Amino acid sequence: MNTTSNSIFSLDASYVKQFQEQLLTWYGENKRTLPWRENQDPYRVWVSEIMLQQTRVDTVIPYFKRFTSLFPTLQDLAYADEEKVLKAWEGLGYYSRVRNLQTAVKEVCESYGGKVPDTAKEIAGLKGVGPYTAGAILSIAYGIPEPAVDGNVMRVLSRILLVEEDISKPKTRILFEKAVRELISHEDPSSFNQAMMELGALICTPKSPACLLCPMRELCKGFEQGKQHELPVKLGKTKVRKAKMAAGILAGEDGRFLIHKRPSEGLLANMWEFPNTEYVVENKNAEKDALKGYLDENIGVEVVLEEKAGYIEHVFSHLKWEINIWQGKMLNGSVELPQDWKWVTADELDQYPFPVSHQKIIRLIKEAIIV
DNA sequence: AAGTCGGGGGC
DNA sequence: GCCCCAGACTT
Repeated sequence: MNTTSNSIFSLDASYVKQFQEQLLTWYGENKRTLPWRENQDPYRVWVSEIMLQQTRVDTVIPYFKRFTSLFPTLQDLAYADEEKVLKAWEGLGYYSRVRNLQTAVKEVCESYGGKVPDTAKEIAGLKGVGPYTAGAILSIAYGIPEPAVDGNVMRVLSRILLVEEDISKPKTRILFEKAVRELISHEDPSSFNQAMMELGALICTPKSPACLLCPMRELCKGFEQGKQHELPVKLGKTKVRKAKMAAGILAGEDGRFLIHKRPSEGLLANMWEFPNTEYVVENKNAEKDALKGYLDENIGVEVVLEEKAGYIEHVFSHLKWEINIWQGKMLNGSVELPQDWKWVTADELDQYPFPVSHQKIIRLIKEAIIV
């Protein structure tokens, strides 16, 4: 114990030195080859960190390659059409991430001459860049010793340092940032932060940590006390609300389909969808009446819903959609559509960004269940 | 501090 | 089914 230190973790210099050596040696020998590790281009590092928020590495890899191929530089993304940007993000989820990213790279073009800023204050002020992402970019792209505390780091450090605070509480992240400031290598902050996450992904995994393969085993207080399986402590469950939805595959006289662009805020902002509405079960016609009423209110047309074309379930983090899909026709086929409504052919559907829930409806159409 | 915001993979 | 994932934003 270093009683003279004001360290809340009582980490003496010898422990810190061993920690860094064990971790960085292991990382040097075991790090994965990943597309965003090809160079230190701050823009590419930034894109990767946004994509990786709440998203697995294996999921991100193909998206990262395609996205950086479509938008190779920060300027390319800044001046791109938002619809094409959303299309490149289609299926990845949390779509506000990429809308915020585009807002932020525009800000970098206008206020920072197109160069990603390298100070904590400036970079943390960018849209969509929180404490984790700021630290990740500063350390990985610029070699600045800032903590980058994500879920991996909290899991790894909760075990190694035996921290039993609830990691679902925002203030607990601050605690781990203090720990990282004591532990981080000032010679190679980039490798240190990436190594912590790599260890969490490959060895110190959530359910069955591979402690016998772990380079940090002799330094791990959790392993020492046999508590690695009880950590990290994470409380607070989220309940999922169920919503009954009615959606329409509505064909005009020319065989085109009616689609709608969602509003610019909230769930699936600016994504396209088939006309749909939530309904409450009041009687046997409730859902058809709700969908008809929705279309009448929004585009002022009457529709005939002919037959049920399918049922889709789709689960979000906090919401579950139970969607009945109806096939129907417009009674007056040539009305003037409001903004954000369009008639498109089956082939043209591919040009618009749809959430996965509505891609399932496209699949119904293309499998010719609907003809 | 608690809700909102996607989607997929592993068990 | 449940949990987790290189989290941030809003209220």
